[in-house]
Amino acid sequence: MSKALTTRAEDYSQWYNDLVIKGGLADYSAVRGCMVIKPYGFALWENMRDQLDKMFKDTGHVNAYFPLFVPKSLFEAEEKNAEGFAKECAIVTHYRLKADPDHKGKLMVDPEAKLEEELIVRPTSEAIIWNTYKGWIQSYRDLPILINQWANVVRWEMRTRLFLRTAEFLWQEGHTAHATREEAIIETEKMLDVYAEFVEEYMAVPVIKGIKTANERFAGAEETYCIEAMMQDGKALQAGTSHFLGQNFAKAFDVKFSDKNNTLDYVWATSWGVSTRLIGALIMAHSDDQGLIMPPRIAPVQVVIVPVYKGDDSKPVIDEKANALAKELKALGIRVKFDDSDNSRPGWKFAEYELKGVPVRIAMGLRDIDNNVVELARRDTKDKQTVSMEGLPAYVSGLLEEIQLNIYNRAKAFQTEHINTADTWEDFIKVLDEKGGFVSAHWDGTAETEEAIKEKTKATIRCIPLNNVPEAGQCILTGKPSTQRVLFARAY
RNA sequence: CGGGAUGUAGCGUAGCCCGGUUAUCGCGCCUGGUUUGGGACCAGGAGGUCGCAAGUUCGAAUCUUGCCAUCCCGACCA
Repeated sequence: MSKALTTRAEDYSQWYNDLVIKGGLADYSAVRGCMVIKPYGFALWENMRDQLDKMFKDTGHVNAYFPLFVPKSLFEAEEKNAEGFAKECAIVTHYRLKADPDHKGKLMVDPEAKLEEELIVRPTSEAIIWNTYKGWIQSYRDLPILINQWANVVRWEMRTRLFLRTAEFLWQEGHTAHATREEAIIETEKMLDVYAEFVEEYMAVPVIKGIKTANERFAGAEETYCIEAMMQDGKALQAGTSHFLGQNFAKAFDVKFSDKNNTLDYVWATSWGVSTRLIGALIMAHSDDQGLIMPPRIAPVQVVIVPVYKGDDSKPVIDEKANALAKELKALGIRVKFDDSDNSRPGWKFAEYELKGVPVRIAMGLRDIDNNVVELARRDTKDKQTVSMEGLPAYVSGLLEEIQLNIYNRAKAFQTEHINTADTWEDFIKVLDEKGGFVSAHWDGTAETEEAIKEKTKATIRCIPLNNVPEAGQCILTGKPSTQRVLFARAY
């Protein structure tokens, strides 16, 4: 059967690809570096998006939409930001095709239709947004502006991987404007908390909140906050970022406001985003060699009912019971699918829904109906149990929560196991190579040392944890004094 | 962008080194039947620009050149 999965031990990368493709989340496309998100994968994204959107609205944000294209002159206005993205920009230079006189039936770019000014396909929207905000902000009364947009962006990556790094991806980007530095910093931290809450509570992936070093900071930001997650192969993955932009963009786009004393000052800014990359994090944090494992709270299908029948006459009996059960589950807000298709047999369906990571499977046959029970299997532990149909919906509802908690705890235990300290260079290498994961170690605070460590070990500083306790020590590489530990890891 | 690998039906593949009738097999698909508690079985059937383009040759899936795409490893990145 072509559905056979590569195991994690065999080839971790291939295992990941197999899950994405065979689990029906996405497909390769005819466009280099771009993927098709299939209905099952998009349903997952929709659930994530809807929850995040609710959390954004609950914290006072509103949605808007800005153009895909950014005129080059606007794009380059904030120099650091422009420089940071310059190497991965797609550029529109023409606006028309015409029939190619030398090749019948083919088209060519019409050289007459060159744009006066090139358009950059947004790799992020700060430029077009701050150019717009300039027209919206005159007074402190116009502040704050708390806008989010759901959009696609393009970053022309050299090497792409399904969900983790594609040339085009979906994300949300929040762009806020504030009257004071303090307020902007509070916003930056608030949104980091929103991300952490979402990823931990809904995706069941534990994260470390921290700030980035200068090397890893978003180009154009004063401070970049991040949440870092741990994958099963011990590599770190940045799951979300929130930037305190200071007055950099306000200065670049000349966005000033009058305060209560009628003094003019530049506006303070933040931006924050998470992307479809989170789906990659979800897959690599939870799944196993049998397939995906979806956290119930965002699973496209939470419960699947598989009928097991003998002969045509038993089918209507089972259908009736199953439909009734599905209705009861739906009434509790549970996303349930009754797979009554006659195309495949129960065993095939069992394997298929395991591959797709459906948290709970209910098998129902005549034997069960006679005894007023069902067979209930949970994806996270593979446990099977026979449960009475009496009070089943409430039981299932509780079980979904239990599964959610269990996979979080499992991931949390893994994360804890994979945060180790190192106090000498030898130790550092050893932990990195043998255990993987985060290595908590002292660092002298210089970009040169960070760079040198990266070159020697491939490990980068993922973050300086927000909850760090000050501790005097010596840099792992240079031996120079250090005031706190930072987290190193090899990362995606 | 460098290194490696791959490209033959929806998927996985044989054939390629050593050119030669109608391109192999399995899964899947279609039709009919028997089945259904962990990826069912029988019978019949459909499905192919052999990644694309040039070239060599009487003849190319097979040899040559160029191009394209994907994966893996690196450099770069959410």
